[in-house]
Amino acid sequence: MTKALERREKLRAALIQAAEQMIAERGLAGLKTRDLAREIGCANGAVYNLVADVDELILRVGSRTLLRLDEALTLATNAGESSPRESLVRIALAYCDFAAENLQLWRALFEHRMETGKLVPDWSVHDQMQLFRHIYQPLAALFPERSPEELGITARSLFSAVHGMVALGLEQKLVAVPLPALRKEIAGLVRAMIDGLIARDVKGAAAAD
Amino acid sequence: MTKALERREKLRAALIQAAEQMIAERGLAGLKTRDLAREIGCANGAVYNLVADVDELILRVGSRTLLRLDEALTLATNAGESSPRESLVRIALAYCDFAAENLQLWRALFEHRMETGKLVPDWSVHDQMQLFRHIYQPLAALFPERSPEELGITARSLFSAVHGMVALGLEQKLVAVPLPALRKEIAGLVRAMIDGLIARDVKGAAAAD
DNA sequence: AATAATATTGAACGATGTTCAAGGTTCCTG
DNA sequence: CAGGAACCTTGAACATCGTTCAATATTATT
Repeated sequence: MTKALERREKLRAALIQAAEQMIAERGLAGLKTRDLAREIGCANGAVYNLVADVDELILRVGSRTLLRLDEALTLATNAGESSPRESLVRIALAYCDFAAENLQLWRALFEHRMETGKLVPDWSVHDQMQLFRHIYQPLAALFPERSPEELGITARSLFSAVHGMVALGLEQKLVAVPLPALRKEIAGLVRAMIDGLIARDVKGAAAAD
Repeated sequence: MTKALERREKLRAALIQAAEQMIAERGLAGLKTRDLAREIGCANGAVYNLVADVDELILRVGSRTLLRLDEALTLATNAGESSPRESLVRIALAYCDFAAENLQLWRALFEHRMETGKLVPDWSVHDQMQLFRHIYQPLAALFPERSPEELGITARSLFSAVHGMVALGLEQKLVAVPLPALRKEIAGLVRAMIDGLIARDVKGAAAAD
């Protein structure tokens, strides 16, 4: 039982790695089972012994991408001055840089859509939540009055806003923005958002509108 | 020459409308030429007389979606109190509402990717720029010191940030957010961004970092 | 060593976008 | 109005996918 499973696991790892490289080079749409099979040296049909379908394969690659992204954000959180505000700026810029350096893999995280009715497996869903936690800690330091639920919501909003800037900024479809300009814009708007949130906090929440 | 062209134009319009409905119902991936042909009553191959390929078809549908979106944003700009800040909030909420009510068509605007090498035709690129102009006017009122180029950049950043919140907020992939909560978050963050931008403006631009 | 369990293969299937020769329509011209 | 040129429509055929499966080869167990 060992020999077979060992080989199977080796091939599985090779398959996922080949898929990762193929997505990085040719985009999500360029991922072809026949090319993958040739790459790892097995028959086309054998792919389905290692993985249920391409959906799973894409999710497995996505899991690795999320892991690397997580590392990059962790690195950004701890490096540099420790003011929460500047930590958040560094995290946002790290997100931007990661997306730029891993453009196709990063895009694959959001482009991929399961066919309706098929639900995303647990191990894949779990990964995605982790991203917010980097933002959560500095936010908690900035807004000690807010409840964990409120902080979670604010964290997701901030993350989403930065994600949007990165997504549209790196898109060829709209006007291409040079990366340094994009980084500057992101840093500026993150600082503005934080300052604005703090000001609104002091002033008394929603009473001002 | 009139009879043939007339029929052609009628069929073309029917094709685009059928494509729009099909995307709205089944998503971008559910768009199939054979189904479209059956829908409008012609042969599968005839579709390629009306349209160069499905890429063009998708772009044509996208053009219509952008037009309707533009109308919705125009409506939001003029309705309600005329303070630029609240105009921007209304525009952001209108964008959110439009995306929620036209989820699949709105997604198609961003999901669709041309195969590499094929470039987007002019008439399609032109449409997309128009969206920023709704944001531009209130922004110009809020920041009279800024140059048109700076305003354009800020407008795109603001738009992108809101887009990100809407995109991730409406995504099933991450935790589903109830629409009213999302609207509240968007309104709050837009106000915070504007307040923060104004504060940074007063304080002396980038000198503070 | 024989037999059971499992893995691998590559041909085949069903979709799908796209093309194309054949045959029909429509339009212009004399 | 007749006849030919230009154009349109058709549906079969092609290439390319993901996926399946009976047959074969390999591995594990007794």
